[in-house]
Amino acid sequence: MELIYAPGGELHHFIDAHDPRCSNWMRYVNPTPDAPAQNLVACQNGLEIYFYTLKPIVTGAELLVWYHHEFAERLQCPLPGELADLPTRVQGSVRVGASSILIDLNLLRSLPTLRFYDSMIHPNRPVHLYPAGCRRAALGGQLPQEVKPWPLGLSLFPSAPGKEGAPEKSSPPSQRAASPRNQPVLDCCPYGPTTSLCKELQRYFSSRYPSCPLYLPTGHLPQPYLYACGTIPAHYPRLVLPPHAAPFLPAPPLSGVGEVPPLGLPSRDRQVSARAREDGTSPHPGLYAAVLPHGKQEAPERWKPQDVFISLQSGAFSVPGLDYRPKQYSSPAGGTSYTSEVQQQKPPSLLAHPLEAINLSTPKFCPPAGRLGTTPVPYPLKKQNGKIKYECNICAKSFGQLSNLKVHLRVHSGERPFQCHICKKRFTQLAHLQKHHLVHTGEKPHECLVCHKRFSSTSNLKTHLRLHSGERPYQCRLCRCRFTQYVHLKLHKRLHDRERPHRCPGCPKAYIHPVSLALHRRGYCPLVPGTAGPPAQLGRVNALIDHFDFSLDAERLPGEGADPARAPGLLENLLLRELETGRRGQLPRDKGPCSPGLHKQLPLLPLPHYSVSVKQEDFPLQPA
DNA sequence: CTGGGGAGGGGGCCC
DNA sequence: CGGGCCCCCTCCCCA
Repeated sequence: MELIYAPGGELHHFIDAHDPRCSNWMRYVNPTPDAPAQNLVACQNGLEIYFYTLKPIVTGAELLVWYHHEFAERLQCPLPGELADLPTRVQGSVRVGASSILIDLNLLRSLPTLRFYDSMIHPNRPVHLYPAGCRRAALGGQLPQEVKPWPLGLSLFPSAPGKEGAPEKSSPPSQRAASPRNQPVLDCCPYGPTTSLCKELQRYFSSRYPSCPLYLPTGHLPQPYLYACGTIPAHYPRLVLPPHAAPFLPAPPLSGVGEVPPLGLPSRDRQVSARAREDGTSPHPGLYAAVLPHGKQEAPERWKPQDVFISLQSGAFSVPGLDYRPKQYSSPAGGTSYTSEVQQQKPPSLLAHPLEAINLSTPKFCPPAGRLGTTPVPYPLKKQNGKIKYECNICAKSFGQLSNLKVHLRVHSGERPFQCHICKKRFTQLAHLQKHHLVHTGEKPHECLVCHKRFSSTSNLKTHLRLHSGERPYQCRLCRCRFTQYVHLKLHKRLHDRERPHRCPGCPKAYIHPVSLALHRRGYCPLVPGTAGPPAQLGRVNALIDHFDFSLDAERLPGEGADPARAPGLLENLLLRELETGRRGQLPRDKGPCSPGLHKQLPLLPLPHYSVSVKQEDFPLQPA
């Protein structure tokens, strides 16, 4: 199980690869303390877990992952030096499951329980230490809300207390390796560093692991990575990726006056890369070059990729569309260089439940809006008319090009990689930012050739041109009024709010369109005996039908000849579409009958696997 | 209430 | 395949 932490250090979600029904190849990765056998190293970058190969992996080889002490603490795995035989048993607050052990911190309040704890450690079986009172959830499935990673804050780093945050003054790795203080250190302790428990723990670990054998881990990771020790926030693994790898890292205090961090390069990581350049060595040749898709200029020629780079970015468990690589581009106006800052946090509504495991399987349809915790493979393929289509597993939309799908996935992930440096607004597409930039410059590149009025966008110019052409493509069915913009028709139709000729015989509901009544009568009239679903759900569906009754979709349907038999499919499409709209956060702005926030509670009905066309057709203008 | 403009967002197509 | 460009749709604001 991999625990993924948000930039703030909170547990963001976890990835449970133990269930073969819903996991990918990650379930074949096993931790091992056996250094020679290790062939992978895991590291968290952004919200992703990456595995780097440490040696060529032949067919049939077992994937054995090495982890750093700090990383072991982060993942709440046993520290590599602490592994011993483990009997499977349950006693007191120690609960032993098939794949992990949970130990209440209360057990650590005395040395006898520490020895008891030792007796239960076993290779390949992570140990989770939880604060007192958190033990209940544990192996049952969901982790307790208040769980913190390694709450004791044990660190077996030989870094001296007080060096944190002062990387420039820390010793070079060679000196560190020879440091006489190569002893376990308790950096902090929730019970206080001077408490007897803390001292006991320190004594215990000093005696139990006197040589701290895996501090410099057998050369698996090159020493430059250890430069960052003490510079990385406590919540972040001290196994550090090269520059740009962790863009959310908070910048440390600048070491010199006037120092300006380079665009797109987290200054903290820059320290690491700077050091690497100074001594002419790469932090890790394979690591460095392999993760430099946007930063090739940072890598000297000799840092060629050597290791296999297994990225889970596009893998089964990654949040689709999230891309933590920094990007740079130039503004169209003035040549200003922008930094495309990377989305650090998804909107709360889109966040997976912090304690909800990401599903590694590839469901065809994921209930949206608040249920995005299970994230599917983003790129399933299917063929339509002989052409390959890339289908979004969240909303089932298909795209002819993968790049289009990737952009589309930002809708679901909430990623907005392009930020305006003036007002800090973020956008999903560069073109949107470029268009937005005109707001600040006042530039209006599009001119009406009739009245020479200028507009910032072609769309608005096109709308404007209707004034000259007399085109009024949006017509009200009830009064035949015509409008140049759909929004005006929509507003106008509210005037007819009381003119709902199609009344439900079973309840007071009435609709403008017969098809809306048909939808309502298909099992959503609360006064009809046998209507399925709880009242709250019926209310939400009926509110959606109200919304539909006012929508252009309803308007497009043939007037009195609407076939009620189409009602179920219409409703399903309607629900799906509303969910999509709600996910984009547009519904709350809608003052229509669909109440704000409604979409957040919607995924109550089984939704079909539809391919939804969002693009609006031209409104079929009825002859006057 | 209507009409017009401004702005944001999604997606298709092409290079 | 990614990025740029363009179009369309939608909503908000205001006169």
